Amino acid sequence: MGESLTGLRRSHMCCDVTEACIGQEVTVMGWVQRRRDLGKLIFIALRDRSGLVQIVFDGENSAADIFQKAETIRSEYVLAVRGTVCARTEGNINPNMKTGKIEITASELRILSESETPPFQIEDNITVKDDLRLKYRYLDLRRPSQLKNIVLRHKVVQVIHSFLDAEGFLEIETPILGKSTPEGARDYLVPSRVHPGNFYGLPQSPQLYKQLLMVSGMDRYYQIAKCFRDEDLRADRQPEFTQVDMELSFIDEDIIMDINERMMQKVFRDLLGVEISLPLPRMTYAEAMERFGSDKPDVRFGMELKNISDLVADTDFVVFKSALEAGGSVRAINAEGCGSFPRKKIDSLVEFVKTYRAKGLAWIAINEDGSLKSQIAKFFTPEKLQEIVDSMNGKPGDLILICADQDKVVFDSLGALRLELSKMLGLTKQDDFAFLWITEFPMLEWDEEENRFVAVHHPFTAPMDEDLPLLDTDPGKVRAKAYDIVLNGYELGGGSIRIHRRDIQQKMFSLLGFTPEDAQERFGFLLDAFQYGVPPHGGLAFGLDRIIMLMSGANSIRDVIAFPKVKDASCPMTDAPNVVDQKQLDELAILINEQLLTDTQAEETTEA
RNA sequence: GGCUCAGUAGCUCAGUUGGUUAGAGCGCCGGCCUGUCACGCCGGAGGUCGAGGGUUCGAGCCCCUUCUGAGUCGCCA
Repeated sequence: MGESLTGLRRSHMCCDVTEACIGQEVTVMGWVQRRRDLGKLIFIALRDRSGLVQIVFDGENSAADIFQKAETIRSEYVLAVRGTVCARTEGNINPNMKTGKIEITASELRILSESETPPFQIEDNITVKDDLRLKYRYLDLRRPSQLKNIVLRHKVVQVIHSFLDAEGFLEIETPILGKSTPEGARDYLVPSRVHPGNFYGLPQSPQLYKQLLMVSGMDRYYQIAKCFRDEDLRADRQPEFTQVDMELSFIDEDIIMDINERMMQKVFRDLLGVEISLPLPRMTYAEAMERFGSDKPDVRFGMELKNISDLVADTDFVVFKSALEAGGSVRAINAEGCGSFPRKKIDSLVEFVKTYRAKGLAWIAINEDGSLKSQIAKFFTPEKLQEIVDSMNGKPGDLILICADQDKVVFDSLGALRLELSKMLGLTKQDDFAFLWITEFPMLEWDEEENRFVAVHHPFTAPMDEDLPLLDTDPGKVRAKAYDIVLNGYELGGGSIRIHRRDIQQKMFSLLGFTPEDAQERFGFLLDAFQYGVPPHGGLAFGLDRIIMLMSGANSIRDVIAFPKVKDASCPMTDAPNVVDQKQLDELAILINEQLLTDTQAEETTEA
């Protein structure tokens, strides 16, 4: 079914039919948003990418066959309409529509395609479950709010292309089929038919290639790069995602940060009309942890952490005492205005921090009359309790929340609690954008499981010059020439100056527990390249999806990706990933180990 | 893998202490209607209450198992 387009050509997008077109004949094409049938008068709201325009079929003045055809129109039918643009009379103007002052009186109607009733209504402000939306993603994308995100994404990318071009960058594509060099996240593997038993790894980032491009003398490289990580999903994490990836030669951190913050400034100015003042604030990793318990702090509100270990150093309260004796700390935040929280609500906060492996929370509520209420009151003198309150600037009506444990647990717990409270209290506004740089990250982190140091960033990140001597004496204290750009509590991007000295690179590998042979096996091509003249270089990668998410106010990066995956990394629309033919497996010399499959997975395999 | 929340009509939801034939709004179908724009009015269809088992005279509701989705912790150099 469906009529031909032959002989008809679109003259206008729906929203481009304006008052200037009154009296003209136009041809528009699109989907039926709504049909309002008044009997002898039918209105159609026709939608295309640009928006809506109203079509009128008049039972008295239209040709009978056109009117009869119009009566059969249903939602989401695809129409081509030729007609005359008419001004609406005074009382019939719709001020809520961009094209509300005009309408098109149809003289020709073609039903190009009919439609089943869609599984959900194609309009904004619906609350349809995510999985249904994603199963019918092509319908979901017809909704103006989703389209808006796709358009915004396109425009952001255009601004970035033109900005980086003007800054002297070359856009260079790097392979998707690469070498698997897992150090951190799991690689997605692609089996090779020509080399049975061998696998390509999909890139977690174009890291090694872009460094090689610096050796090649490309000087400034960038790429809007698809990256892949085989780890569990989150609202802000997809298994495949897009990075604005760049690398520069003969630069230092300041140059990279300057270019990138000017790029963000331009993106926000051009597309949101939001002015970001530069230079962006910088904060060291140590300060971010100390004040916010996070290396990606949301600095739009206060409620900062405070170390009260010294204040309670002489306590007998066993929870605090044991934490301090074990080398941990006692820290607190002041939840201003939460002093009247009912006990149940406070208990829920205590439960909340247990997610982050805190054993609990101590709390002191300050009543409106200034008296204190606390579940730990019996362990402290009233004077000491008051001293704690004073040190947190506690005022009547406030609630002091105290966590004692290893630093990591305390930071994680209070950092997350701070965000949770701001959400509960509505302390932040979505259209308030607080950027900052986090600098001086630690170079290495001790991994208890693997019993070795692992790179916090990656093994090619350069140590800070003043910390070089520590590589031999106290590697855990070495800070890196690494920097993250943070927006409203999200890590938008990160980068570093790379190691271009062979001796330091070797030292780094040995600290990470790689033998020279290991290093050669994994990264030999890079080490070889570095023997032929390598410029000092560094770079940065932005999470494009996250930027668009924050700019659009979306709750998840799924909303800014045309065809995203769901939590288990599958696609509800295409049902990827799927079981493949035995023939395909045979060509790749792949045998499925049934024993390693769980029962349910095994069932799926036999069914297929 | 752990924890939390959710699953009732096409969609979004309500459903009291376990008690008659499971409801509403929107959507859908039919009728009427020449100025609607979330059109209106009248009528109608539509349910394996995610699935399985149990307790009970009786289960949408209670118990067990399981599936699905979301968020989160682990994980994410």
